[in-house]
Amino acid sequence: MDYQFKDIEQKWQQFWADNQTFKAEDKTTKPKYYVLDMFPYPSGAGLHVGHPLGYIASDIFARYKRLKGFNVLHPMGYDSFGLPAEQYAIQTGQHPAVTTEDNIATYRRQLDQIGFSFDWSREVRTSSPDYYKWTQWIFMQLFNSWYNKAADKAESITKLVEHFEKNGSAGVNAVCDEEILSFTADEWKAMSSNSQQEELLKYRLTYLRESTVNWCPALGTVLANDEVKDGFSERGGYPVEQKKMMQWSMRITAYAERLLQGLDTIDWPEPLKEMQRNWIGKSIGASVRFPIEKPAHNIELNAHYIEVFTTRVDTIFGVTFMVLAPEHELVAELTTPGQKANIEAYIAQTKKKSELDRMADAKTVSGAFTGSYVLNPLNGELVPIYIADYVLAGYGTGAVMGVPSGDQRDYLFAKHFNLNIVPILDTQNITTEADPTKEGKYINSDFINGLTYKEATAAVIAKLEEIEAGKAKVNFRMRDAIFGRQRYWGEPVPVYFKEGLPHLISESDLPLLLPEVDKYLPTESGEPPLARAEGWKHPDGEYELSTMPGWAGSSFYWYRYMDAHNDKEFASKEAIAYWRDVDLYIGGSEHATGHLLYSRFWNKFLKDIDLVIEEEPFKKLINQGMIQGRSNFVYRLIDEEGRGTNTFVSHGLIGQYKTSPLHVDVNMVENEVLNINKFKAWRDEYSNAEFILENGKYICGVEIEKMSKSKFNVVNPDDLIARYGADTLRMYEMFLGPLEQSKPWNTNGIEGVFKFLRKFWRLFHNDAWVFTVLGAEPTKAELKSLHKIIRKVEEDVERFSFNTSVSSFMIAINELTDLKCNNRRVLQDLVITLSAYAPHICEELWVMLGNEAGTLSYAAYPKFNPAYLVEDEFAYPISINGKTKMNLNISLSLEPKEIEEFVLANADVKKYLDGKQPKKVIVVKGRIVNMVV
RNA sequence: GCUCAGAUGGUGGAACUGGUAGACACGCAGGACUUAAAAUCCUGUUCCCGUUAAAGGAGUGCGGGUUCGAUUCCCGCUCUGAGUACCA
Repeated sequence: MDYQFKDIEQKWQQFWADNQTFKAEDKTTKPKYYVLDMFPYPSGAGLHVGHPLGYIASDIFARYKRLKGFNVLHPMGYDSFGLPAEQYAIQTGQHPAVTTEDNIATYRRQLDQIGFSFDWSREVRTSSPDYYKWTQWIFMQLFNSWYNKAADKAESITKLVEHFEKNGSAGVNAVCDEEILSFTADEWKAMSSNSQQEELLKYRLTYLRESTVNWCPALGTVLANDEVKDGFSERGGYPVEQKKMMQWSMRITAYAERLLQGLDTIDWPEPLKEMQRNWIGKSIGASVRFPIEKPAHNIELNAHYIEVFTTRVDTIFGVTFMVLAPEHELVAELTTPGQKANIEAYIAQTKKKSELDRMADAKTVSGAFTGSYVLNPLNGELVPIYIADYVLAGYGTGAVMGVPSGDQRDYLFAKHFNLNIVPILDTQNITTEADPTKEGKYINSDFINGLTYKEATAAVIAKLEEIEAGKAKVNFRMRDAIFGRQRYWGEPVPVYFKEGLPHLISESDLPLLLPEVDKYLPTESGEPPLARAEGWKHPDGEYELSTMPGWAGSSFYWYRYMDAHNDKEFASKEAIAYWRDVDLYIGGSEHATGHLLYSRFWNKFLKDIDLVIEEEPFKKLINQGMIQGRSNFVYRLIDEEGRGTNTFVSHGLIGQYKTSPLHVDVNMVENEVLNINKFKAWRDEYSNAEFILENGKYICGVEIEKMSKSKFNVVNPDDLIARYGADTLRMYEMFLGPLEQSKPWNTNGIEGVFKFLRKFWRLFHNDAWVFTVLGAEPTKAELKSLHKIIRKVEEDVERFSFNTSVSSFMIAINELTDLKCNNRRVLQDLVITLSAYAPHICEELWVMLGNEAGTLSYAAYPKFNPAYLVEDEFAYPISINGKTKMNLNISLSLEPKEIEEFVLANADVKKYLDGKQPKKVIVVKGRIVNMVV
């Protein structure tokens, strides 16, 4: 029979499901291999051809590893909490759980069609209570932990309490809030229980912190940064303001150094590691205290100094002003009566701007003088204090020292406010802009005059430490992560409040179920949707009303797959001891500073409290490239009055007419040729369209854009599978190019892959489509083709070069077709080799070859034998001055000297040399002969 | 601005450690089979000059360098894509 991909694929997909072919074993002597895909958010739009790219690659890898004798864990699930389902619920009233369920069903159907070897018995959904029970449980562990810097790990909060009871706060070296109390053991014991809890909250790894959020009063809701455009809500266009709120936060900064160091131990793409490094943003510098000059308004101040962080402490003698963030806590105190109006106006103006606007508007200089001064701690000079919104409250200390000679931003600021600009290096040229150079010797700089950068930095820090005005300091850009959203469709936080203090619910009450609400909107008073839940109340207090952010559920899910149905633990000790970590993780780079960072953080925490074994969760990571859309256009002719007509001009001719481009559905275009009948049928208005053709065809224009419905460039895998089958789709997606490269989707070449699979099928059949395979001894040529591909696939898969394997398969099949190969031994090995890429057709042929159904997935990958590839001759390229002129067959047993003689004796070579003797002859054995004349 | 990745025929791409540039496939052109189409098969296809063929020349974004030899290594630039930013 001809290649009936539809029947074959359905049959085997059913077989795999019925027989649980890909169920991973938890107890086996085989070595383990864990291949993980980033689980998808099940969106309403379903899958387009870009989504499965990474899944196909990981599936090929997983299947390959099974053939190589590994016990492979290759699971799939859904990151099913998220905003779109909630948005949809707000609009339609449909419960997000229902929407999510529907979407998952669509995803599952689409995934099944592609023939993935997932172990579905381990499926997880982050929105299912038996899953988020463990998300909540891990939150509780974080709440019950603090970071001990001395041990450089997280420890139980009870250990901290023990320390307080014995020694008070002395000797505690923790990552914690800034305003912690100092107390003795007796003072601690004398504290009320509530005061103790209040103090402990400053140490916990998840804690409450006042954070600013984008608050939209009209919508009564908090918005994400990308939902705000120019200070107005994207939805509705209402004004948005910055509002302070108590929010749950995660003390990820405790792990900053370990997150940075860990990057050197994992096999991830360098650009991705670089992104995380930048995000963590370690900078080494110094903190310096500038004493406040007695203020002009003569009020007794609480603060006596302003602390700044700088990476260029060597420039301290160039300081001519100081700038505070408008939100800095000392601003009010420092403002003199004369400057009060100015400062308040400036603060009001800043408040209106979102953080994004403040960053975007980098060009204009703005600020206001407080009227107060600090003293330079090293030379006692008076330094005026300004506020300006280019200084961010959230970074460093929220205050910077202004060195206009060395920093361009400070330079502009100084020019604008007419402040001094003092050069500090003899090489500095500061006539038109700042010069941040570190070369040269210091000038105007007191005791560091004449020193170099390195010497000066060390000298200044030593002096500052001596006079207790500063010290060397490491600063991180990364901030603690906010862990709360004022939304409905997320994990409830397992916390209730009593007398204003948070308490964990009892572990036996987990999961804390997401309650039902009448509407998915905030309440009239601006409380989150959970406030609408009737009767949702803890016996001892009020539940937390915010839910966890999107990244909560995805920060440990790879452990849940190890033991997905365990209701005692998130995964058993044994399961974790066996599977340990993810060997290969495939997904998009868009998660670089979100999911991938938070996951590493939680993993390190779980290791600290001895729940997991590995410091890093994902040993190797591959980013698949984005599949872009490829839009097609028709060109509508514009008449003299500038109105659109119903005539369309082919792309090659648009230079001769006045036209306007129009997106056209890519599914009616093949190889840029428009299917005119489909176009006419597309919409009524085009039913009597006319066309100006070239060579009898209408050629469409092409542009690369994001894949989206509105651009009519979405290609659905279902359509392609219906037309060519899953095996063709799988191979074609790989054939498209290197996995890690972003590329536009283009269906044009898919025929070639389809033809290839048919040709492969034909190898096993005679002209009448009767299965015909002979058991004879394979020929040398057949074995050579076979072993070439065995080696090639092995090499390619190990380095994730799937596109080149597909080419090589084509070459192998072309060769074997030419050899009229129908040898059982050769073809059977070929089936195993190809099965990772095109599993359905291979399963079918495997059974036809007389093997037991379903055993192919666990067959042994053929052993490569180099003996079959040994050549005794090689067609040496003979080149003169690096240009190849001809090829000569020469025995590979000849040594370079003999080759040279043989080549020089050749009549054709003599002709090229034209009687001259080459100056030099380079012979590389098995590669090339080059003559220099 | 900074960081990273990339640029090869009409198209997607190959060339793994410096050694025959353009594998494989699409498209296109021509042909066979066919009443016709589909399917299949064959031939050609980097460009220029020339043309029955041959022979020549140029050629991997641009300019330079190292080398017997560079798509590959080095220096400078242009463009494209991604990430990121008043980070002190």
